[in-house]
Amino acid sequence: MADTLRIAFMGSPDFAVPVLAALVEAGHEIACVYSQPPRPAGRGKKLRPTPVHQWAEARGLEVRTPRSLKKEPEQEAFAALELDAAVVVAYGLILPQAVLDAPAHGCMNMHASLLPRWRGAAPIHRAVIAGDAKTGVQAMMMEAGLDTGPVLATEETDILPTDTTGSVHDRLADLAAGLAVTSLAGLVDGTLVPQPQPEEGVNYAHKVTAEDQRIDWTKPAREVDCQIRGLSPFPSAWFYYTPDGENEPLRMKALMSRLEDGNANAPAGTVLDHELLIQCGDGKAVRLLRAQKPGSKAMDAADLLRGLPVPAGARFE
RNA sequence: CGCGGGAUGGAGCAGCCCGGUAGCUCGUCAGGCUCAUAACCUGAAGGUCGUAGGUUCAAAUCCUACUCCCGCAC
Repeated sequence: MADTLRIAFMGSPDFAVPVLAALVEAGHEIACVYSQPPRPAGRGKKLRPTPVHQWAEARGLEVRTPRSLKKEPEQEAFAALELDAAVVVAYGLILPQAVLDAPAHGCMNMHASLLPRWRGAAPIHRAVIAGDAKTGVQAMMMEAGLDTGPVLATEETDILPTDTTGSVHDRLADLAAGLAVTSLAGLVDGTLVPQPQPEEGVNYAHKVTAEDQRIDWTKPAREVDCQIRGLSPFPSAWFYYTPDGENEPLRMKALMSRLEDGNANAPAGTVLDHELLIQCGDGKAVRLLRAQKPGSKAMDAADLLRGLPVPAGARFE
């Protein structure tokens, strides 16, 4: 096995936890864990530590949650750790040059896309929403630019029509965990040499916003299908449905869908049958397989329809 | 104290406003019909109506507290 290294881990969301766990499992000395500060979240506006924070704390690791690393005291505290390397996974803070330079072997980042495609904040969402046929996870060396550093190693995975951001996320998190351990070892012993990213194909995975979530049924079915799966299970695509005899529209979340043939004569948004087949803008249709109504949990179409009939001819907005 | 919705047999819901010991769609089991079926017919099992109190002759239904779940916001 590789030598034990003294490292810092920097990460925040669920995606980063398996990587941290794998590094611990590999026997490395985790000198310190950096994570985003606890933020008001959930229903009660309570402060909630990040998943990485909780995981690390539960295992007695030192956790630091600075708001920023731009100030000297934070940078000095980081340098004082005298690290062999730092592993960064979806941390969410910009690392200043002083931080990047501090560990002996630099800062290695695990990124959930095939760079230079989908640099930035939401690579998995964007890959699924865009309908990419494949994506992956990469170990790369961090530099000042946003996800611009040279790549050490890559693991790819196909994005299937049955995939959601959630399923791809879980798969990539798994791959990232293994890849982080081997890449770190390769980096330190020199068997892996960082290769510059291709200059072609650069684009950016902008954060998902509220405007990305509302479904526009006049768009091509393929786009709607990818939007639904790309935003599932979080933050979810949605639309309005007003059942017969009701005044208030229901804000329905769409969590899983499948592309199917439609009826070119029906207006976009029309429900074509009794099983949630919805006409889209290009003559094709999307069948909702899983959805959620207000106040309820997400349900498979059959369960949902038992309590909320959606007759053929209904309109979704 | 951020705003709001919900908790009813295995699943999804109705009933609650106008208290009187529970109903629908589906699933399960048994039988029947059929060339056959996820179709149809008959029957059966299965619920202390989230928890704890209170009001009442009587509470799923009214009142109070609590727990958990969901949406918005973040």
